[in-house]
Amino acid sequence: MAHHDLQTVSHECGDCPIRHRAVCARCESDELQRLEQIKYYRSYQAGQTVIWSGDRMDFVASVVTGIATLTQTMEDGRRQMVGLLLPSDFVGRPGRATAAYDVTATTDLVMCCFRKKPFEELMQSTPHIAQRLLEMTLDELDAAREWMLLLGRKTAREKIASLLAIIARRDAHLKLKSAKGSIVFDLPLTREEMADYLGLTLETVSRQVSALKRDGVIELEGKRHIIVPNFDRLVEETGDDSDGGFLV
Amino acid sequence: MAHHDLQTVSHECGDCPIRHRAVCARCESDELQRLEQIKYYRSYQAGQTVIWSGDRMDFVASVVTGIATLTQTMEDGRRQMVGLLLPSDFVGRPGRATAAYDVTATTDLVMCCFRKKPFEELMQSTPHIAQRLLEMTLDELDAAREWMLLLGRKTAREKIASLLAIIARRDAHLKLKSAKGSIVFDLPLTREEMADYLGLTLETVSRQVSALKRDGVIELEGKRHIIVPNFDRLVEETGDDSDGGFLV
DNA sequence: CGAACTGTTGACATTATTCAACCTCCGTGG
DNA sequence: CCACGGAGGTTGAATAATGTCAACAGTTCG
Repeated sequence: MAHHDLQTVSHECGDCPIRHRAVCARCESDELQRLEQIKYYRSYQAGQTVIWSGDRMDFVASVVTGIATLTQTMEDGRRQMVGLLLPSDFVGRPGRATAAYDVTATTDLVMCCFRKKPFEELMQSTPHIAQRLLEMTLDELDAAREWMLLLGRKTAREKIASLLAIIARRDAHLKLKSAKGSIVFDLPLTREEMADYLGLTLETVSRQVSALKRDGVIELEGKRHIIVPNFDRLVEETGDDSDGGFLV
Repeated sequence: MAHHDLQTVSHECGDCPIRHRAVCARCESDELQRLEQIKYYRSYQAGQTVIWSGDRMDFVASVVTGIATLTQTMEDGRRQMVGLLLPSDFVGRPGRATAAYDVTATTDLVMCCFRKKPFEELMQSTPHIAQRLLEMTLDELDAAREWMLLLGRKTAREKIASLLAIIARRDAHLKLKSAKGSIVFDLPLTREEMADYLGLTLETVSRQVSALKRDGVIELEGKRHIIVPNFDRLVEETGDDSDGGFLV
């Protein structure tokens, strides 16, 4: 399980783990210096709320380590997760005063924050930041639309398989392994969080995970440690055409 | 029903109907001139496909008049609409060679197109375009996330009410009326298209429209002409908290 | 006139939800 | 040290919601 703290995270942008993927990815060294002047780190424990929807938000940030979620809640309590924030993902919206979603740390979380005002000014003068942000936002839009297909049209079983495949792919990517053959990873989400992401109830999630296990698509060690003996088999269960180019 | 053709659409950017909302909204007159040099119009009849997912796409475009849809299709034919393109909305993605979704004209459609290469170059040198595109993409991302809540957590009845409320709001906005009290508008979508948008079957759509009619939330004149005697009542049926700030 | 398209409705099947019981693990306070 | 409670998870039975299949009605367009 990821267990980073401030000590293990360099404060030098130069060797930041998300240097090449985050909103600062395209910055030249002089631009990076200006960012470095306004940045600061914040860390949160697993389970902590980062921001509540509707709250005033005076910063934007990049996830450095850990995982956070974006969720929307209806008056009667129905919840839908609308984003999973992984290292390098961007939080907040330039030009908006309040948060549109609840942001919650699901693992211990470190974020690289920028006060909104200076960041917005920097965006004006530094096209590389705006360019990268546009690129990232377009990617997120694609991911959101992929998720719309899942929510609108996939069966519970396909939804679970899709989520597992996405996490497996991302995990393989982080470990610099290819998403092929046998894969092993830890689920960063509880059954309830999975349900909130997939538009299901936690009971249905539990049942379908059990079903995939019963059918040999996955193996479980404890509740969170997943073994995928054959990744292609898992992908077949997602309903996507084989190559399925999800959110990396 | 909207029935525009090229004759009725000015070719002067200056009095273009989407001048103040489209990707060119922030451009100064000199920037506009450069855009004007590379732009050209295309029109499509209702029902025509603009682009197929996976096709090479050598242009980006703004919807000038009419309505188009963005849909994704699974191998076995399940379809999910992932976007509704209204006048001023942007089509295509700078930096991507092929279309990610099927784009279809649901009404007669006029688009203002830019060849991708020159547009991308212009984006580099014209921060106002990139800025506006970022803003629009962020708005679309919010709309997509709002839609994820609908797809994942709303009942069929709430889905229908939400769709009607969105169309009613947008329509009131176009006609410069306020979305209050009694509203009248035409549905731009067939029952099947509504189903594809809402993640339902067309039968369920038909049944729930009938139910809303039976309960006096809406009245029908023919199949497409909708009368909403009390907009607040409709909004109550959406499950959203009263102000619900959807996609404009 | 007939075919094709759009829409409605009914009967029935399926899927996922709801409600409830129960299990394991873990930390804490008596 | 262990009993207790809570959090996370599983499973079963009943139920509600939506999908499927099918018949049919109204329009439009050759």
